[in-house]
Amino acid sequence: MTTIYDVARVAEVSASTVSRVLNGHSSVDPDLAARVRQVVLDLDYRPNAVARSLRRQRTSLWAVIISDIGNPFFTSLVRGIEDVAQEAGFSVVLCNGDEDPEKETRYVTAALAERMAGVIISPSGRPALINRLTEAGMPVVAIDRQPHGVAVDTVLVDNVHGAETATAHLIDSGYRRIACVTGPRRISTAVQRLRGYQQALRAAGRSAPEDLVRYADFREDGGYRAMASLLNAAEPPDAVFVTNNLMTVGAVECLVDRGIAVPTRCGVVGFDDIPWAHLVRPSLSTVAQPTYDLGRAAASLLTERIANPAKASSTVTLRTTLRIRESSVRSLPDGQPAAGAGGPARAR
Amino acid sequence: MTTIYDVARVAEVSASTVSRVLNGHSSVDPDLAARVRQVVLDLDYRPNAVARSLRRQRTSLWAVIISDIGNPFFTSLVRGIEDVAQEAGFSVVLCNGDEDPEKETRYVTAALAERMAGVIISPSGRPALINRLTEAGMPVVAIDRQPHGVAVDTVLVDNVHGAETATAHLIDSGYRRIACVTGPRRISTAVQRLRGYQQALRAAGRSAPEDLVRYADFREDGGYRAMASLLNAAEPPDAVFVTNNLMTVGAVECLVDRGIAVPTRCGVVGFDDIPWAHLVRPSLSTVAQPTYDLGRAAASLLTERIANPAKASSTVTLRTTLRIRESSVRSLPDGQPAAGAGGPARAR
DNA sequence: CTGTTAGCGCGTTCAT
DNA sequence: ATGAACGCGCTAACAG
Repeated sequence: MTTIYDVARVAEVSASTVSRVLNGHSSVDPDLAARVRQVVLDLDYRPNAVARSLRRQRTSLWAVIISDIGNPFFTSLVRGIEDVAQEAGFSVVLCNGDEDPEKETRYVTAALAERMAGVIISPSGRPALINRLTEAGMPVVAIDRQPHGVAVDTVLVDNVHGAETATAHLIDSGYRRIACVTGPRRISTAVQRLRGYQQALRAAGRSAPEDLVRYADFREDGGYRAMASLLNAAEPPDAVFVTNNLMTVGAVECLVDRGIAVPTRCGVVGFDDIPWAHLVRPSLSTVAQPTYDLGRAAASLLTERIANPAKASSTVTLRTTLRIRESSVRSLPDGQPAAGAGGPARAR
Repeated sequence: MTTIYDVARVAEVSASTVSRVLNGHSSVDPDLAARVRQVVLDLDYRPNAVARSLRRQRTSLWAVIISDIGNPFFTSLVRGIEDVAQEAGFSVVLCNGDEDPEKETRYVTAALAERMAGVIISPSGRPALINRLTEAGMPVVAIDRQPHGVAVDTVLVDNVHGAETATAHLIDSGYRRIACVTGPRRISTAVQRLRGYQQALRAAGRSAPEDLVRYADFREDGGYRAMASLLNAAEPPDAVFVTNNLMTVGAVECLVDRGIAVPTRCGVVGFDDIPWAHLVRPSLSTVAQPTYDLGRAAASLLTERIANPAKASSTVTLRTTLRIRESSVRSLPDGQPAAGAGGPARAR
C-alpha cells in the first residue's frame, strides 16, 4: 500500500507538503502542488483514513442506528440523511438495531470505539444508551422517538396532532366504537399517538374506554394479535386506529382472515405510509410522515452539533398529513361506496 | 478520553500487559489480569478502535454495499450477513449503493480508505469497481449478481432454472403469448432470467419472439412503463414473467390502471417475493429466493476469504422455489376460479 | 510472565 | 513556503 512518504519521495518533496496539498489547509507553491497531484494520480495513492482519523481524533463517518431496516419508513429517512451528509463531507454507515436492545448496544459501542463523527439514532427505549453517547462527547441526534430525560437534539413529527386528526376522521366517517392499537409504553411515539387518539375521542364528547386499547410491539405479528384480541372482546370495535405501518398490515390481515369487510364492518387508519399501499385492497388510509425531510432535518442538526458541540439542544417537529383512501370511508353522503384519493382508479 | 496508559498506570502494570489482558493473545498472571480488568471497569475504559486498526493494519468492519435499500429483498439478506458476521467477531456497516454507480464508487472508496476487513457487494454493473477492490487486496464477495471477467467469490441463485420453472408454469396454465420484462443487459441476473424464459418457451416448442421482451431498470416505474409498452403492441401478451419484485409491482399497477383483470386476461409471475404479497389482490405468484441463506452464505465465504486470502475463489448457487398464488392461475381444471396457496383464505 | 521499545500513517506544530 | 520532528493510541517484537 502506498503511503504519503512514497508520494513525497517520488515528487521530491516532504511528506508535510503532500499533506498540505491534499488537505489544502495551507498554501503551497503552485508548481509543487501540481507535481504532487500528478504523482498522487500516477501512484494511485489513497490516504489511509484510519491513520488520518487517529491523528485528527475524529473520523468522517456517521453511524445511523435505525430500529428496523425492514420497515420502509426508515429507508426514505436514510436517503434524506445521506444526501445532507454527502454535502457536508461525511459518509453514512447504517446499523440495523432491529428493535433489539442488545444489537443496538453493540452498534453504539462500535460507534464509540470507532470514534465516529456522530450518531443518528431511533432509540428503542433505553435512555442509558443515549447517555453513554452524550457523556462520551459524541454528537447525537435522536429521530422519530423522544428520549426521556436526556437533553439531545431530536427530530419528531406531530404525533399527537396526527393521531387526533386520524381519529377525528374516523369519528366523522360515522364509526362509533373506535379502537387503538399502539406500540410499547416505553416508546414516546406510541404514547403520543395514543394520547392524540384519546384527545380526539374526548373532543367529540366520547369516552376513551381502556378496553379498546391494545399495546403491541410495532411489528406485523403484534398488530395481528392485537386486532384478534379486539375482535374477541364482548363488544368488538367497528373501527381501529393503528399507530404504525407494520402493525396496520397485521391488523388488516387479521380482518381479512376473519372475513370482516373493510371499511364496511370495520374502518382502518394507520400511521406511516406503507409502500404499495395502492396495490393493497382496500387501499389504506394513513397518517403520512415526511420521511425524507425527517432525515434531512436530523442530518442538518447533526452537522450543526458537530460544528458547535456547546450549542443548546433543540427539537424539530415536522407536520404529518392525513391521506384518506378506501379503508376508512364507509360511504359517501349520497350513499355510494367511497372512492377517495388512491381509490381503485387511483391516479399515478 | 482514557487510554490504555491510564489503565496501566492505575493498575500499576505496563500498557503491554493491559493489551494482553484485553486481547488474550498471551497468558498473563491471573492476579494481574483481575486487577487490570477491575481498573478497566472502574475507568470505563474503551479501547480506541482507530488506533488498534492502524497498528494491526486491519479493522473488524465489513462493508455491505447493496444496490437498493428500499428493496426488501436486501433486508433479509442483511440479516443473514449480520448473524454470521457477529459470530465471527465483525461488525457490519450498510452502504446504500442505490443502483447509482457514483454512490457505489464512493462507498467502495470509503471501504478502501477505512481499510475495512472485507466487502460484500451486489455490483450494479461496472466490473472496474470489483477490480479496484481485489487489486487492493480487499477480500470481496459478490452477491446476487455475477461480475464479468473477475475471479471473485460469488453467491447466486439458480436464475436460469427459476425463470424456466416460472415460465413453464405460465405455459402449463394455458397462457399463449407470454412476455418477459427483464432488467438491464449489463446485469447478469437480468440476462440469466431472460435466458431461462427463452429456454422454457423453446422447450415447449414455442418461439421466443423478441417483441415480447422488454428491458427495464429493476425499479417500479420501469416495470410500469415496460408493461405499458407491451400492452400498446399490436398483439399484446396474455401473460408476463417479470424478473424482479419491484418491477412486478409496477407491472401489476399498470394492469390495474388499465382495467386488465389478473389472472383472467393477463397472468403474472414475478421473481423475488415482495412483502405483504398476501395483502395484494390478486396475490402474486413468485419465484422466491432464500434471501436469509444467501446472506449467510456470502458472509461465510467472506470469513473464509479473510482467513485465507490465497484460496481459489468459488461460487455458491442456491435454489429458488416457485410459489404459485393467484396471479398466474386462470382457472382450475373444473372451471372454478383458482384459489392457490396464499389465496383469499390464505393460511397464516 | 512482564516491561521496554518501536512504529503503523498521518497531520501539525515549530523552526527556517 | 517548506521540512524536520513529534505523537495520536495501540500492539508486536524483543529482552529480561
